Amino acid sequence: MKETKYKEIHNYLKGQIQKGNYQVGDYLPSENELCARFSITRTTARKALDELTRESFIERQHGKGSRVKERRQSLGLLNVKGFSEAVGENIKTLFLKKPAAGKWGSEIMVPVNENDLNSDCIYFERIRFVGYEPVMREKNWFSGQVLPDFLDSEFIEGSFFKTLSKKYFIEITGSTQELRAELACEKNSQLLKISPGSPILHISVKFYTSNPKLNIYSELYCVTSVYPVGNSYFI
Amino acid sequence: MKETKYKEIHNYLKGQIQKGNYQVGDYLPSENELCARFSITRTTARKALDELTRESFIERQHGKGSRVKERRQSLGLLNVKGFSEAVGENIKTLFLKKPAAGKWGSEIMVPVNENDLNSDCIYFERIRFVGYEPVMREKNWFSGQVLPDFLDSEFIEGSFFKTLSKKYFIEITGSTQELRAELACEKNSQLLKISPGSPILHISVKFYTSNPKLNIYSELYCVTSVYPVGNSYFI
DNA sequence: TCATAATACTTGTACGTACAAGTAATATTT
DNA sequence: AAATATTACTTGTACGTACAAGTATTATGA
Repeated sequence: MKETKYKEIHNYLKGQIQKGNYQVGDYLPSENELCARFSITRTTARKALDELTRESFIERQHGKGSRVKERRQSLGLLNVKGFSEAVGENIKTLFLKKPAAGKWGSEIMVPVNENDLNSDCIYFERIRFVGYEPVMREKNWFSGQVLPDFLDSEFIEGSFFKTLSKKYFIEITGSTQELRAELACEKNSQLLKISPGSPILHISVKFYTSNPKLNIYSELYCVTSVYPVGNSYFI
Repeated sequence: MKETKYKEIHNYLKGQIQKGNYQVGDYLPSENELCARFSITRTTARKALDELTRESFIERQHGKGSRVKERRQSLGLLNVKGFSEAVGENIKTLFLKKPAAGKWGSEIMVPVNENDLNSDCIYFERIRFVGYEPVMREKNWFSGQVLPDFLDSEFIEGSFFKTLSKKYFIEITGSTQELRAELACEKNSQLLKISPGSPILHISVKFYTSNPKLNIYSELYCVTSVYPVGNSYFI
């Protein structure tokens, strides 16, 4: 069970960023500094930093250093940081159901892991507003087995993903999605203030995380007439 | 205008793959072979191969070698290889308009580059079927200035992106997308054999390519009731 | 004072070496 | 004949060195 040196450095630095010891915009120690501090060569230091770059925790600047980045690479459709950065600034959130023990919903469209189904489920539901316009209803399910004390406190900066990262050091590592255009049901048309029968974008997401025991299932219902759902991708 | 060595090797190998001199499943020359053939060190050879890995042209296998991969990483929503691999096998395509000189459509929802607007436009339009069910109408626009002889021959293996790669050595490097749920217009309901007023998923895509002068604009109208649009992403 | 040069940092590329570890065919032993 | 050991490859990790090139501050000279 021996870990390689570059992974050790990589994990150390990642942890420091997650704990907030290095904030967005800060520069990590230089390669030479890492060499001295951890008794490694530049090859090893660079490999650790290159890995952080690949995961887009940092960006490297020739002649300057490695700077901590805002980590919002697109995971398919949505940002890992959640809804806020995807649309804009004037975002408000209303909890319809605060996080609490619940049941795995039958409306989950993607296959749910056996393991998840056999463990306790935490559920919460929100509506997102741009200004005073509701634009998305969001239902979320996940297994509570790996998140002790989750129900005891509020979200960090109002963000579920930030809470995962800063409190539990869990990162989103992937997702699968299904997209459907549907007609709004009675409930959704009420909540989203649109006429029944309006078209609605239904997104079913399964998020994978750095903890193999934690997957997050979300069903999103989006009003796209004014704010289309957007996404970018670059190699 | 000096190129680095690892980029030289990287481009050479990429070209060989694109030309088909190395097919999917083939193994590239080993690191030591590259060292001998190009008079470089393993550091440099590895860097070139690592770059190809990052672009997912190859996958490396400890103790075996570097194998050419099927390149179908998701670019946001759709595969770079196009629609075929996204849904399944039983795909048919019907051209409503074969590629020909056309005008930049007013229905393009993403911003079109100034440069593109000022050059000749090639347009083509297709309908995709799963079995005998139409599932997507696809409108495509791009500047013809960088694709000589494009109108003279058919698509390679019926795929636009494969034609770009194999004939012109141009790869997709990114995309931006906008998604909307809409009600099918008269025309779309006819073409897609759904009743007028059915919900439809409207995807507006701008593809960026390895040639800065070539961007591809697509407007996709998808029937998602049976075949939802899917996508996966992993770090 | 202000433009220029020197400097001390940073990361980027490339060299070379050594050994660990995975793979697969061949040779050896039981 | 079958299990085992050897071997010759492969990629992975890590060491060390050298110089190029970008950045920013400090020192110098007109």
